[in-house]
Amino acid sequence: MEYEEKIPSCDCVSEHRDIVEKVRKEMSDDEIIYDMAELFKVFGDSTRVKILDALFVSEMCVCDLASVLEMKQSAVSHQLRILKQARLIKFRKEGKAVYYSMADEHVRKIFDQAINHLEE
Amino acid sequence: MEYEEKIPSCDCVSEHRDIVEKVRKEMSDDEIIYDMAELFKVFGDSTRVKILDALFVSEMCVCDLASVLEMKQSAVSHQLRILKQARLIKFRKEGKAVYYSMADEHVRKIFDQAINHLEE
DNA sequence: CATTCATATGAATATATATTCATATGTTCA
DNA sequence: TGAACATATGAATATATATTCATATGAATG
Repeated sequence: MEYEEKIPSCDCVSEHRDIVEKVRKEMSDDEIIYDMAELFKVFGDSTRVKILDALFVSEMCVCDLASVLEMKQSAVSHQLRILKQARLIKFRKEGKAVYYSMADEHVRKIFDQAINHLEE
Repeated sequence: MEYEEKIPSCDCVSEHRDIVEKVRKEMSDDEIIYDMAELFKVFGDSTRVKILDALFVSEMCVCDLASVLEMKQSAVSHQLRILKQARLIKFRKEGKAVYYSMADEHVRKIFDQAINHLEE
């Protein structure tokens, strides 16, 4: 015999069962939501936004990026690793130097939409 | 008499002065970069992404959202406040209940671009 | 092949923040 | 007006993460 399932986390009485069911069905999969949040987390740091913004202008080596951002080389390198893992930037090696640049046009588009929202 | 300014944070010798200067000039203002990072920080949490994703389907009261997300009412409420402050959601009051919904179409567009990147 | 230079990385620290609990606020209705 | 309900919020805790320091890796060069 089945009990009417009581969702433990909502103590409200006037829950709208139909709406809740509909939304549960139509929502994106948890994995997509998780991946999106992870991607936005990468954008959610001003150092990384600044790096991307700088790379829009020109490819650069780590040293130059550190100079532009006025930050320690190691701090920049740590952040570059995160951007690289998110496939937002790419790199090429030339002797001792490593030159980083934007991976594709998606970031530009995402940034533009963000600016649209901020300017509104 | 001016000294050649030594940027303290970059200890590299082979800095490319011209590139660094160019990038410094063409980069976005710090304030814009900061604001963008703050906005993305709001998107950078799976609970908040899930709330927005749910509100794409339908407006809902806090109670229903808590039910959909299987989270405590207070946790949802705290996150709603952050989304509200970022002007990503709006609300209307109806008796005791508060119904939340999407503020505009920007979020949809930003999410779509993010998905584009993830699917690539 | 030893040195120098550019970058990467591990550990430690400091800071930010998501959730929970307890409770406050505000609304409805008897 | 008092009881019940829906939401908001402050404080505390736990967790995540950005930066720094120290050092490792790896390439060029004399």
